[in-house]
Amino acid sequence: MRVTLRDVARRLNLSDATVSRVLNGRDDPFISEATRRRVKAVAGEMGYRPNRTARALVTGRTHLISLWMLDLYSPFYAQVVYHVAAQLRPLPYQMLVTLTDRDPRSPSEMRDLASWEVDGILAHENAPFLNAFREANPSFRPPIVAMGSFSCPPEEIDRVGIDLYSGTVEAVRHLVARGGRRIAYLVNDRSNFPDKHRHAAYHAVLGAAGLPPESIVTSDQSRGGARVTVRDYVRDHGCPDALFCHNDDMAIGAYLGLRDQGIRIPDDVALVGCDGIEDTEWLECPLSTLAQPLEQMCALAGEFLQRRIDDPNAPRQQAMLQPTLVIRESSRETADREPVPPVLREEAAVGDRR
Amino acid sequence: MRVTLRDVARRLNLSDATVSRVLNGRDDPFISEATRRRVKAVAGEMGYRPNRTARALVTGRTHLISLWMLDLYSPFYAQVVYHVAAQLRPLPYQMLVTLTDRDPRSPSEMRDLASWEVDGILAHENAPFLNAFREANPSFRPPIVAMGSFSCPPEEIDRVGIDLYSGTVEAVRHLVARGGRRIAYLVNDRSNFPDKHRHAAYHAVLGAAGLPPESIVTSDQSRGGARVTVRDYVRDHGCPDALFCHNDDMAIGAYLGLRDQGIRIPDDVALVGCDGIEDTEWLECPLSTLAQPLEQMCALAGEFLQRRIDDPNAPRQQAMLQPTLVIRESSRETADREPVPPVLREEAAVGDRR
DNA sequence: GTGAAAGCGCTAACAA
DNA sequence: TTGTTAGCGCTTTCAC
Repeated sequence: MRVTLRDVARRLNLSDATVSRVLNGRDDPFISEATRRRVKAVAGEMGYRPNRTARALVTGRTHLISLWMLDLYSPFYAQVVYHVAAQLRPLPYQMLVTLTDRDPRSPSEMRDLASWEVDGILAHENAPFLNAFREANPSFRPPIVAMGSFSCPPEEIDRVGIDLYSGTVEAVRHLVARGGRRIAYLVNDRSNFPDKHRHAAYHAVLGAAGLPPESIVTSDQSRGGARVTVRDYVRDHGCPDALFCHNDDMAIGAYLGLRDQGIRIPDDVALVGCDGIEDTEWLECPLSTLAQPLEQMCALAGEFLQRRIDDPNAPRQQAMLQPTLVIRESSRETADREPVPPVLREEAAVGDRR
Repeated sequence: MRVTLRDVARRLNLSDATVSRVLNGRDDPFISEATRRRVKAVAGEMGYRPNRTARALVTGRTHLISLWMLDLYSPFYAQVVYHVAAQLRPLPYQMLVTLTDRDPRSPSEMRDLASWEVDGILAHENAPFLNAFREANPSFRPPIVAMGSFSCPPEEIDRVGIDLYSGTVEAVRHLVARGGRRIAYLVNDRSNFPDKHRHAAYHAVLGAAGLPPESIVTSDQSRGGARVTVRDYVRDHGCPDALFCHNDDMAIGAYLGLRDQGIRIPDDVALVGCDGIEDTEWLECPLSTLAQPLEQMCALAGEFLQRRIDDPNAPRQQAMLQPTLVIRESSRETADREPVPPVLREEAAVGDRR
């Protein structure tokens, strides 16, 4: 049987309370140095370890933080887990990782999901789930910080957003400025669900530039899927001269599909991805990408959460982070392409949304 | 205030026990249908959610599983988290992810790490930590399943291993058979720490083939680090004609470093990595790799753990999984290379370890 | 400085 | 079929 606080107390002929006070380390000045020392020694010797379940029951604090992830497979999501874990490392919190679904689940499943008493929740890119969840569990109001880029964050929730709209405007403008006339957008079926901003920004810039939009639609977000889709598409429809991809996995897939068709990057087509995963850097022709500041996002979300835990009534915390357009070989100016007419550059100036 | 079981009971003029019985769902036949219905209705209406902390305190079961990871940054480790999460998805367990260190920490830190009452632990590739931990906390004996490839798994612990020794033998033999005369091994400084098998297997095969071993040592496991190391190495020492890399991240780094020097793969040098991360597939010249069966490993480890939780006295569970040598472009036979003399093929036959 | 007592929210014998 | 009772291991007033 595991040794309890009471065992330690009895062995020392002390009360539970005294032992508890010592072990809780709060520098309670009403404990004699001698007692403190004795308790610590004996507790250590007996191999006492506090039972956090019991402690949590009485204090109402579990020191558990839940990370709600939409997905875990892509390196992009894995990076989020990594950064959150690193962020929590020195703090007295353990990290619970939960895979929420893209689609809200049934109320009972959601209830289970929330059943663990956590001190706070970090929710990445799952606004729809979050909304459904809160609706189904109105009494469930632990501290939540939403993070990432998504469309409809619940009202009144702390949030660290990433402004993919402006970033996409910059990325697509870059493609326009580079001289693209046929600038396509590679999306998967449902990518307008978690995040419409990229979609909206792409259309806004093209519209302003007087260029016709062109979407290439894949059925999933996988690299392999994008590869096949793009390969077939360019075979059947010819090749655009620039391609903005909804995310980096799809961009890598597109890259492969294009090469499968013998199309040169960036000579025949410029490629820009989104998210900033490391893999884009290691291709033969490194991929330009709209990089999300994940580390900063996680750090800030951690701070927000901590503050919210400490003071549930603090004012709503909000931040919007800017992604960085990283221009690499895949969308560099090429010598044999004629420069963009200046007027087109002007037209591409799109006002910021809202 | 959150609504408790007692609130529900009082509202119905029932005892706590009755409500508890209904809500625990165990199809306790000694509850009238009417009561059951009333309780469920009122509980739902009042928004009752069980307090798992309290439940855990009395039952001794938290329904928490801890995943102890050595690292989280590399896609390889991220895949493990993904597969464990997917595995646990339909089960009534939540997943706690903890970053253990490559090096055992201080006893007090380790104590904190273990302080949460979890029903079981899945420990990936951190045998040294595990050993130190158990030594420091002899009273701490929750169900643990160790998984992955590492050197000195604690005695008496359930384990799902991956036999990287045999796999490496196969990989290096493949390079020998391909006609390599100067077959190098790319390692980082400490890679002999978590796992010596690759090292041992490499030397065994080279020895048996009468070929001189050659190590290229990097200071870390990063792609960038390996890139620079390999680039400088081949510039200063000329290029081996085959390279076995300790893992895929380093293989990708090597790939880039070699190309930086204008060295052709596989014409000038064959490359084989280890782990089987997806990225190896997407390079210009796809990388051969010794792929670990991660999904199978996680599934089996999950089963082992479940069984151990159900019966702490069950006999020790052990499994050793074989990796798969995936041969891709980076180590394919090349036409312009003379075939291996048959005798060399024979010599390369190395007996399995042990 | 230290102890007694109450109780966190729940489950599980045992009664009735 | 339902209720009573006794905790799980700990923290925290309030006494002394």
